Amino acid sequence: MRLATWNVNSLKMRLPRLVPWLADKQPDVLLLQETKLADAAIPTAEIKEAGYEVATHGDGRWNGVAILSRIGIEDVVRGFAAEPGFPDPETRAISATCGGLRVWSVYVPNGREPDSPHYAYKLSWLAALRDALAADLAMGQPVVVAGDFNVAPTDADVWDPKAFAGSTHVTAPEREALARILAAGFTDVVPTPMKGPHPFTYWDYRAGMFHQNMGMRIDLVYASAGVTVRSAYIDREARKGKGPSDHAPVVVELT
DNA sequence: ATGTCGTGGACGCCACGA
Repeated sequence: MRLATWNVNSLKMRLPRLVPWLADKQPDVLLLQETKLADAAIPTAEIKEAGYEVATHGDGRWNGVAILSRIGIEDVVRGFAAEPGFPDPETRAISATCGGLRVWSVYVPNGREPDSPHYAYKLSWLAALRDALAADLAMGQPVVVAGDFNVAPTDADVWDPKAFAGSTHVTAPEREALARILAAGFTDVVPTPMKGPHPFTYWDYRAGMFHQNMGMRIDLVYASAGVTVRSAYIDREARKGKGPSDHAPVVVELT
């Protein structure tokens, strides 16, 4: 199975790039984040024409996640048990079974600043996600959870650790929240960067950050035991050219 | 790094989020 995850920063704006990307890369399952579309506005015709079924969880302006699959989508769950909100739950998680694999597409809250209530929300959301994933694992099925975690797991996952002093995405509590998810029964699938030494998946639009490779690895793929990972890479070509997302897709070959 | 995007509401700009 070929599985990919991609924060597209508006599915509406990215559709002209997504459709040829699907034809080129041929993923069996694609996990999307930041679709920024209500479910009723999802371009299902174009997605179906490309050969995929789609399950979505979106509310329109912000957030929004989706699963595209050409190997079936069963048992779709939008959100998860005891999912924290701000104050109400947002559209940040969707899971389904595709080809016998339980897959989750997640868009973790940004957190904004460490002293922000959004940061506390981020930590509580990650803690609740851990519990929901543990419940899925307890059912004995292989699970892959992937998406925009908005946390760089190590200092090697940001272009300059010094530049992130006092910022979110690199704090110890955020990294501990990731560690607790891993401890529930997952392995961090670190993808191969196709250029340079750093497996960055995100580069800010501003200040020529992409061209200077000043990026971050915040789009993560966590695979449970029972999932054999053969290879994984970052499609940085998708970050180039006119009208890209600020995130690159991560593509993983499984079992 | 703070140099750009995308969104929606009221508009050819602004406020917000990232």
